[in-house]
Amino acid sequence: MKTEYSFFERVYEITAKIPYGKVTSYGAIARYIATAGSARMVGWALNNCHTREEYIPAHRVVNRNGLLTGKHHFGNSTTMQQLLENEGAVIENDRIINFREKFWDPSTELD
DNA sequence: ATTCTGACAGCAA
DNA sequence: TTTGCTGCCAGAA
Repeated sequence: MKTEYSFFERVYEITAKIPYGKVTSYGAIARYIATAGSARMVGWALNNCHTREEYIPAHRVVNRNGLLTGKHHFGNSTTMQQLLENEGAVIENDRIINFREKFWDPSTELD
């Protein structure tokens, strides 16, 4: 079956559903949309997230290591970290220490 | 149609 | 624990 909505739309939809103070990984999102393995595409989608009219909390999406890989895409490299810390995340060396604690799996939580 | 790229994930050392 | 290499899918040129 063909995807009614673009791959990007799915990513935006899920990303927008991430609860405050929670974070998830690209793979988790990719897995939820039944396209596990295309985690890289998730990043590509978020790259175009700024084209969306709605606000996308992309700062809550990090890689499975909890590393803020996309911080550079927020204009300033510190923006993403600031936002996450503002939500209670403990970041050290661009890496979320309590990532496991803040992790939010859409396929499990959202279902 | 073919080729390149990407904000990754998984596994090995 | 970190670092490095490989495989992956979907979209853009």
